[in-house]
Amino acid sequence: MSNVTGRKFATIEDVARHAGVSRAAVSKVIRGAYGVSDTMRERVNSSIAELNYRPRVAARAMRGSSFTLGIEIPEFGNPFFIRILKGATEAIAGTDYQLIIAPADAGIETDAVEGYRALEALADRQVDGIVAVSPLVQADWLARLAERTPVVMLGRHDDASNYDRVVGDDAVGAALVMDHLFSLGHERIAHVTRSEAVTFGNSTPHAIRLGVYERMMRAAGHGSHVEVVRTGPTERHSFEATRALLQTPNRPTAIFAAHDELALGALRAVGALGLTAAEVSVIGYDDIDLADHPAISLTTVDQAGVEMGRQAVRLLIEQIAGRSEPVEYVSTPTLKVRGSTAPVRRRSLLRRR
Amino acid sequence: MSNVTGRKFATIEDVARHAGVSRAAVSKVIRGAYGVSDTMRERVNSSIAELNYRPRVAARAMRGSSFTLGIEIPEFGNPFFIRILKGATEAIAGTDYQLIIAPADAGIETDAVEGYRALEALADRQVDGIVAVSPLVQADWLARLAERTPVVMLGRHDDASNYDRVVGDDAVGAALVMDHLFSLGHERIAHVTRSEAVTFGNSTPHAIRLGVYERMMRAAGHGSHVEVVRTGPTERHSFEATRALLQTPNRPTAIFAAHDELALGALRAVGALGLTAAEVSVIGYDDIDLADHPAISLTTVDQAGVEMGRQAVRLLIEQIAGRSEPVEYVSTPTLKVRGSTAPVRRRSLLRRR
DNA sequence: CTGAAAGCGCTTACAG
DNA sequence: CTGAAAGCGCTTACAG
Repeated sequence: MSNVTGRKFATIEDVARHAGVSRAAVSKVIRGAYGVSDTMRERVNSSIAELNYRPRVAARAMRGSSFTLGIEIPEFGNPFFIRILKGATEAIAGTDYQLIIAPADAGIETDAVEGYRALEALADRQVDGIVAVSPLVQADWLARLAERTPVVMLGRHDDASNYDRVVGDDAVGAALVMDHLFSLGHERIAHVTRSEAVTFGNSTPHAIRLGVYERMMRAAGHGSHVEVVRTGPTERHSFEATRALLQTPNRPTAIFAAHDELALGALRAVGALGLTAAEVSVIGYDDIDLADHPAISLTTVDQAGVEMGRQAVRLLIEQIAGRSEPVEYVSTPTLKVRGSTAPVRRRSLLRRR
Repeated sequence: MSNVTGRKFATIEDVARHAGVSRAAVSKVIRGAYGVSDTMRERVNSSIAELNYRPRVAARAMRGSSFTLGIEIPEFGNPFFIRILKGATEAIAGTDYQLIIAPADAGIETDAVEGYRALEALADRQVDGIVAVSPLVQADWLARLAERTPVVMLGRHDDASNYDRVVGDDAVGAALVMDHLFSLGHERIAHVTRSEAVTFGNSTPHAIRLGVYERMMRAAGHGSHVEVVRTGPTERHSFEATRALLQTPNRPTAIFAAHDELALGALRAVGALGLTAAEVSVIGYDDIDLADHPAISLTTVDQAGVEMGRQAVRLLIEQIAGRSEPVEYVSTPTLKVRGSTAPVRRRSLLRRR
């Protein structure tokens, strides 16, 4: 292979000739493999430096590994996924691995098609392992993928026989939300969440949060106030949906948003209608960076996204190193109480004034 | 190559045998190359489907292209880079390309080392082209990289003989900021920006914004009020630095933050000290998603990050398709006036009250 | 339009 | 400890 100016790039062959050894020897030095004398290692290394040699990853991938890990995320729009990327990047720093990111952005109506496409693109590139956030792809499809590539799934609560899982404890987190709201006296609580596709079944994070919401509402005797609002993935979508909700008679006194992006939209709607936390409390999920900004001050559930990303890569590298028994890492969420939630102001009290 | 269960993955050889044609023929069909009869194409395609064949990218990369584009960004923490990623992702959707993202996170003190490392990791993987945000790597080093790989640089105002550039017009943007502040009556304006390394020379975006700030301050006769505050890349860093600044006697009446993340930190400091926009105006740069949230309402400069990311990939694909003359795409910024800036309240007026 | 053969740059047994 | 040889799965001239 030659570049535009006709200069050739050094190959393993060039290094071998320059150092007066075999290609196999150079290969061993590169890989740090066992069985090379110090003299040879030095000679080879100085030839590598002199020729400015860098092994072609594609050629190595043909026989060995690609030194590339794939990570699939649904979209860049949600800050929570960015935190996962951040953690993954941190965990990978200092290793020989590089991250290849495959976004599976399906737009408003999330379906699994883009997830499959992204995962296959990763597999086509023979990545050494895959971290994925694909709540909608079929478990058996994943199992097949995991047969040939180490896989770590994020946020899947299903059973997995051959891939690792990193999950937040969504049941606990949602319960924290509801208990907090109940303790403030709220009864009329709405849940703003994503489309049915995303809450289908009982193993996606949003399905679990929704389930806990409904069950705890009923258990507390507020079953008649259950109100589930479906919306798209962005702050903007949530804003529109929440504004409509808040303009209905008997509007809720509190909104449990399925994630912080949606909570921001709810906050925007509350503000746009001239309301405050005293009238409509908003609580989110994820604890994105901005949640503790004084201008936002969003009560939310911290599920430690950066740490989840870090753990996912750690588990993946463990698998690559040989572990075959699947492992699960559960992140225990904590509640962050801030200014966006307040004690309910009962209508009856208002009337009495 | 066989997977864990011993099942073999189909190779081009298998497809050729199954379809009763040569490997070359299959290759042509895959690539959509000229010179295959319809009958053969159909036969091959049905064999591909039946065998569930997917070409190995690594093998293709050995001779042809890797169908992978690299994008290097300094960090995931800055929402502006996320918007660029978003645009790049959009532009790539529907093509056969996949994006490989190399973060060059150097922590607080940005230096070029991580940029080189990230770019080399991309080159090692023989990506078909590279989009990069590397203000600090040497121009001649980039030129050498661009000799062998199509390159599009984001936010570099230097001359480029063999790579494309996508830039915002930072001189115009910074002038919009200063004019806006002057029109509100501000004279004591501070500039919160990154470390000297990032504003070194006169070709990085931050260097240009800083230069315009200083020149316009002097031209307006406020040279004695020039105050440049250096800080790290995050909102948190900016918060600390700005808080210190606002606690000095003769604090500024307005703060020009070099980007929105820093502006958010400044806003936090303003709020933490119990001040409002009437006392200290804050203006940012980038128009991140959150800037128009009513709780934030940040006056800022929109430099259309998503579009820049989109254009970068478009130019890259043009280069891959054969264009050799370098092209520059300039994004013209616009001012978004919101609630974080207000007319100056002169101390003299205060005294008179 | 179709195919046989060479070759891309590595790694992997295997033999010495 | 060291090296010769085969092979990974494709694409690319080239010949027919």
